[in-house]
Amino acid sequence: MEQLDERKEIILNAIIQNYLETGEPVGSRTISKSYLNLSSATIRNEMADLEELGYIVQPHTSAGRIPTDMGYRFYVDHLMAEKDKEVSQMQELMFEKTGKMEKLLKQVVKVLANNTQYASMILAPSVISNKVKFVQISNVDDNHVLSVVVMEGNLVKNRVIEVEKPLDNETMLKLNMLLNTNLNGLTVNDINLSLISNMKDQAGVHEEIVEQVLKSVADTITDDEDLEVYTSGATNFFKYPELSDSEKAKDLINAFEEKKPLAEFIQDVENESDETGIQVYIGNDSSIKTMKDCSVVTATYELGEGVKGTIGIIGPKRMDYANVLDNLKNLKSQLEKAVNGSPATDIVDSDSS
Amino acid sequence: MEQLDERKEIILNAIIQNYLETGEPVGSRTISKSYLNLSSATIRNEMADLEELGYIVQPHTSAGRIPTDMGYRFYVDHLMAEKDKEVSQMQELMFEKTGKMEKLLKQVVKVLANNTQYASMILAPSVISNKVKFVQISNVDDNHVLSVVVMEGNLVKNRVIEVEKPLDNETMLKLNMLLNTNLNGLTVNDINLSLISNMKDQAGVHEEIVEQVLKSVADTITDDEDLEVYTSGATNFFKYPELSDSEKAKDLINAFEEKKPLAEFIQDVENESDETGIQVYIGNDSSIKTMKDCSVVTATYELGEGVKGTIGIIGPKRMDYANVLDNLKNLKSQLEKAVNGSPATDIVDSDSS
DNA sequence: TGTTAGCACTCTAATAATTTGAGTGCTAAC
DNA sequence: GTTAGCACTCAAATTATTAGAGTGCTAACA
Repeated sequence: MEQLDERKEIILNAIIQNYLETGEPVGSRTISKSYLNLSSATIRNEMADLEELGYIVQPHTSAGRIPTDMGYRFYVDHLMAEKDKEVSQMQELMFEKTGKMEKLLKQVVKVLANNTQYASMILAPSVISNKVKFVQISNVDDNHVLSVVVMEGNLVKNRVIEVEKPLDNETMLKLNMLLNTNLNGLTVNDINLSLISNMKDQAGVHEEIVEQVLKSVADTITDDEDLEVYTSGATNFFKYPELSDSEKAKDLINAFEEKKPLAEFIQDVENESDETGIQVYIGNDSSIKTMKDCSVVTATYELGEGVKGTIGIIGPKRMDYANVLDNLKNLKSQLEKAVNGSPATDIVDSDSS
Repeated sequence: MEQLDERKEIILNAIIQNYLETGEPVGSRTISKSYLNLSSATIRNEMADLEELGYIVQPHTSAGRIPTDMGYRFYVDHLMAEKDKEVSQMQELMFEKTGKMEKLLKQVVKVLANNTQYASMILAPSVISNKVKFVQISNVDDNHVLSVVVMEGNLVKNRVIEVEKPLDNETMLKLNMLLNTNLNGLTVNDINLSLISNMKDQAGVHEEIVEQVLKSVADTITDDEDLEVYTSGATNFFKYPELSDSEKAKDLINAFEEKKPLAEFIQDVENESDETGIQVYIGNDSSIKTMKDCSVVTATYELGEGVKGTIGIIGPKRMDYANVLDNLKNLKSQLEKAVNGSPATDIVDSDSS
């Protein structure tokens, strides 16, 4: 596939660059004028070759050329100039320190959407491989027990359990001890029915209610309903003519609203990623049909060993890849820093005396 | 405004009904044929009158008539036939019993969007007037304290507080006692700095850390970030030609994604509501500019004394008002029942032995 | 052998011209 | 008060026309 001589590469690059900017099919004359001192006829010959090789196509006979998926791929892999590191690092934004992961993720995805002007999404760190750090149940009132679970990375999950009567103090203490000793360090996968019945036996309290509560705690941990995909800038699809006709925009925004399919697709991504953790899907590379006219770029972030999430954008194939990659790298590292790296600081602001 | 004789009312009703169904301006002939045995010429005369009175207009000289906002208003207030109660109650759906309010609301709003085919939203019960029911702090690890607050209606809020060192057991116990006795039954508005410093004094522990934790707990309670608007069916805007051109759809979906302006508008609604709790805003009735071509219908639900939220839909002015009102009433009551009324049942399902 | 000027040809997109038909308002008769 | 009839209007759909960007190919040139 690497049978392109230098001139063809230059021309291909010129075509793609130009198309990225204008969105119009680019003709031989444009290239001839602005990039090289070759006549348009010569360029035409080269273009014919590039078309035969599959890097570009004509939307119709008497039009200029636009890149194929393969053309984009070659551009991303070989031609694209990465942005200057120094410039990009400059933009160091401090995310508001917050006790809630959710809030942080929402901030990050908003920044991403703003910076890139593409629809952006972020998948919260998966709990599959995440470990239980702390469990606690308490009586809230006569009919409700609250169960709270803190996972590695300080993800908090909670659930209110409806019960017939409150647990007495002694049982409560026992159960809390039990829960912490048994569940600490386990992952979602480690928690199953036998473990629960095991704990029940250990508890030594033979009430129906104990089993119910234990089950609910297990449920609380395994429940991944609230570990979601956060999105921002869905309406950015309208910015790009190739995606903004009603039908396409509708499908895309819908996929963005549904989030389920998105989440699944992105989850797959996490596995495929290479050392940089960055993936570029062009057109049909991504498995979702509605996204055949889109490119998807994702970056996997890691908040601790095995605690991975994904951040990414969806936009037209005609995308400013360099800028997107730059932003993703940047946010990925800042996100990781915000959670892992930063020194402890006050959370409440200290403007009041 | 009530100077319409019966025949005019019938004709106006016919025009609006027809327009709701077809979306096309309706001409005199259509009315003459299907609704009354009057000639089209007679209908034309009446229409001219109705136009002069402001209930209908012609989009252009040689077109049929469409209702004005005033026409719709008259229809909603006086003409519209409410749906049969029996039929509507039939559709009694059980919402999955869940410990999480958030989940319940998401389910409800999804059902609403599905039933009506309009963009739907639900505003979580406001905490302003909601009371603290239970507070608890605990050491999660050496550097983190978890604060959990349960409000009336079992809304759970939590926050992880970063600290220099864990609180010793004794202090922890003391603080928990203190928090519960001091905060129980208070609303967000009741919680202020003097209360906090008061508590700090009572604690008798003169460490920096105590104040920090107390402040954070207060923050946890007052934080309304996660009491949000949930939406569903934003892409339904595309179903209605009058809203589906790029510009409008974009603005509307954007408003739906932003949620902030929505939330504010809806919050205002809560106050205006009459005994039924239902409000219909037609066109410019709603204060948001982007919604001038829309109607907004909202219902206020109440989960306990003073704990109010709002559920509503946004759609074209040409809307099936009867169906929407019916659905809102229905869901409002079911939502209230799901939280308040229903007898305690197992949360964990009992299919396993 | 690679490059280039030139020309006929193609096809889209924009503009203009034409047609169609639904609907009105008005008048005059019932 | 109601209605038939007719001239008139205007949006929307259809068709024709034009303009222009771009191509492929050929033949000449260095």
